[in-house]
Amino acid sequence: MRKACENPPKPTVERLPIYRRALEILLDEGCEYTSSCELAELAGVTASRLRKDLSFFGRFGTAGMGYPVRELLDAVNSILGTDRLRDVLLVGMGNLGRAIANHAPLRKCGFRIAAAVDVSPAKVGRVICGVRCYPPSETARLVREGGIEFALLTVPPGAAREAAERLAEAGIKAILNFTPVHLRLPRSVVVEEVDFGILLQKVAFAVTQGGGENA
Amino acid sequence: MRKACENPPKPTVERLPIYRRALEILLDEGCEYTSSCELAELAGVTASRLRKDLSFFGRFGTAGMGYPVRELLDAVNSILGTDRLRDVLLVGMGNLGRAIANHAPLRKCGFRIAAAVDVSPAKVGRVICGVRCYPPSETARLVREGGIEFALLTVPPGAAREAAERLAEAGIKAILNFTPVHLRLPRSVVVEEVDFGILLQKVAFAVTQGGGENA
DNA sequence: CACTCCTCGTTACTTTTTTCACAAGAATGA
DNA sequence: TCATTCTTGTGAAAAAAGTAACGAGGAGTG
Ligand SMILES: NC(=O)c1ccc[n+]([C@@H]2O[C@H](COP(=O)([O-])OP(=O)(O)OC[C@H]3O[C@@H](n4cnc5c(N)ncnc54)[C@H](O)[C@@H]3O)[C@@H](O)[C@H]2O)c1
Ligand SMILES: NC(=O)c1ccc[n+]([C@@H]2O[C@H](COP(=O)([O-])OP(=O)(O)OC[C@H]3O[C@@H](n4cnc5c(N)ncnc54)[C@H](O)[C@@H]3O)[C@@H](O)[C@H]2O)c1
Repeated sequence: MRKACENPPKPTVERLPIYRRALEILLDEGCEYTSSCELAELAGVTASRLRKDLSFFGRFGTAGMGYPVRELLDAVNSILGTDRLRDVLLVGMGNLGRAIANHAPLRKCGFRIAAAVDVSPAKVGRVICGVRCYPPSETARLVREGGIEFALLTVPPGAAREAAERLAEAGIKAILNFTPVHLRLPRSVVVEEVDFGILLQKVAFAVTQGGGENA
Repeated sequence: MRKACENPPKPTVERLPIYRRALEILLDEGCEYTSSCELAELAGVTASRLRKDLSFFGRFGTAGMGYPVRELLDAVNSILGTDRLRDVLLVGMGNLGRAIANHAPLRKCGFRIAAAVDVSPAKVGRVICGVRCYPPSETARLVREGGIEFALLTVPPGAAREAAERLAEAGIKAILNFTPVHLRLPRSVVVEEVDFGILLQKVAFAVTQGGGENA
């Protein structure tokens, strides 16, 4: 049922996790079938956009009936690569790092904090928030032996570049960068920036200029 | 020097905070003038895109010379509305809320956690991470008397909708929503979703499918 | 002052993304 | 069986965004 996957637009891919969340809500409610209208409403997009998004990856519905929730969810998981639990390396067990380590629902998204790395001797060797801390020198070994592909970077800004380069050398595939530092890494490493300050500025513009347009 | 501001594309607005960050780096280094090339390099975009983005808001450079760093930074701040410190209400002083309250650099972005709201009797009335906690019933008063326009929503998912509605009623202008719950609020409230799980899924796709295309 | 060099701002063009509308397909009920 | 009623998937048109190229206009130089 999966297409050869020509080249899905980037925005389409970014919406898949949102559809996934909506599908899980429907599944929890016991719905077996849903329509593009209902699902789109839940996801906050138009029905036609939803249908087109899905159509990039295959044909999942039956005309007149809609989409089988369970099957569609499985398909989306398969597309996103969240059909199995992925191990994640937490780099920097500080305030933000601990909050994330404590954050159970991440597992529902298909991810598990497998280990943490920190420079602080007070943390190395201990298990904090259920996650064992290792020294940065162990990074490469952890990544290799654990088959870890994803990292969350939550170190102080000054240590960000160095830590990121260590991750890249260790062979990590993707980094969620919470530091306000623009990382310059080889193209082979996917970097996603998460900067609360930037997001606040974005809404600040919407509030002051836009008057009331939604994001 | 500011244009009548026709209608800047959404992506343009989203890049302004990135330019802002780059300009601050240049300012720290003591640069008085910069070029579109240099600034674009720092921001990770093309020079032509940077020039076009700025052109939506006015003319800030002089041909042959480049842009005066200080002036351009002031202009960007003025556009974003970050030319003065904005007060922010923290809703939910849990793990994530405390990490954010501790996060000093937010102030450099133009925001200050002015107060917090939490249901827990153990927290109400206390000052946690330098922020005073109030009961949710005080929300409207805090917003009104403090002139607060922005809120960070970091309550458990089950409490998200109720808390968000309370904020909307209190007259908050924008909400940064850290909960994995899709809020349905009046258009007058700007909502920006911040969901680590969704971001991880996005990079998961890039890693598994894209093979190595950058975000 | 004339000449050259450099960099911005803008326009024309290309690519990407969204929207719209409709034909084809499947279930339901008479 | 056949018509009716949904709802999908898709192709074409429209809108949005990104790219590249160029002309205008200062700054520096001799
Ligand atoms: N706290 C927030 O809410 C928040 C919000 C947005 C961004 N950030 C960013 O996230 C990062 C972390 O914030 P925080 O509040 O958790 O800081 P923090 O100081 O509490 O934690 C940083 C941790 O990283 C460790 N560390 C330092 N150098 C390291 C290295 N080279 N390798 C591994 N570990 C190292 C430290 O020992 C410490 O445990 C900062 O860059 C901050 O700007 C934080
Ligand atoms: N911890 C993370 O890293 C992380 C990451 C992504 C998203 N989130 C989301 O952020 C939210 C908070 O996460 P957390 O780990 O800080 O949870 P938490 O349980 O540690 O904190 C929640 C806080 O909200 C308070 N609260 C509950 N109901 C409230 C109400 N109606 N009004 C005001 N305050 C109320 C609680 O007393 C508690 O202090 C959750 O929705 C979670 O899914 C957390």
